[in-house]
Amino acid sequence: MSFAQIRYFVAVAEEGNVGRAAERLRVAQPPLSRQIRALEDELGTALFSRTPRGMTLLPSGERFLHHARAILAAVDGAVRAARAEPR
Amino acid sequence: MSFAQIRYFVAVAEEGNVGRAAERLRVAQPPLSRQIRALEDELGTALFSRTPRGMTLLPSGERFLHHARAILAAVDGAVRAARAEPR
DNA sequence: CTGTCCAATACCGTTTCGATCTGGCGGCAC
DNA sequence: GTGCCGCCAGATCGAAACGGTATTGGACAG
Repeated sequence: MSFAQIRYFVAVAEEGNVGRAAERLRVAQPPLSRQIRALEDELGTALFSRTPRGMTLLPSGERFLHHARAILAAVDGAVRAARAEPR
Repeated sequence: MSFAQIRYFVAVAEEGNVGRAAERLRVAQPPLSRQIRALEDELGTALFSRTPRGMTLLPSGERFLHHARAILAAVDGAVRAARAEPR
């Protein structure tokens, strides 16, 4: 699992659509599809339900999304903490 | 920044020594050194002070360590959440 | 049946990563 | 001060991961 996968996952979850998420992330659609699938494989659980109109979160995806946002925020906090001037 | 870098950083911080951390992580020492340096470069701040007896945390490293552990815990929580049976 | 809008697969070039080997630097014994 | 040992850092190489383009396959609208 990588940070990129988490960022990708959040984008797809928010857009409900791989193509739009790819555009937003400035990456092509196939890599994004692959990373999402790799993430699901690693977790051993599907996170999205694929429909002909896009992708919608499954319950497991909903739960994961909440934590995913927390991780991204934690990373941001860590970077800030390291760079912050010690007072 | 990658999860591996964070895990590497925590191990080095805890061991105070790249060689021992490498052994614990089952990785060779040079890759570990490089990842730590890459992390510092990306953050734009040194995290360790290099001494002939090992590496000791700088204040920025101490602050980062705290957050790094939180990130690892958050990731663990995310994995569990995704895999957990919905009740 | 045809066009459209999705995600998924195939294939390729590039980048990144880790392992091995080697160098350099500071302490310590004597 | 010379030799030795522990430790980090650099160079080089082969392997794995990543992203991009081109293409396929499935569902729905008209």
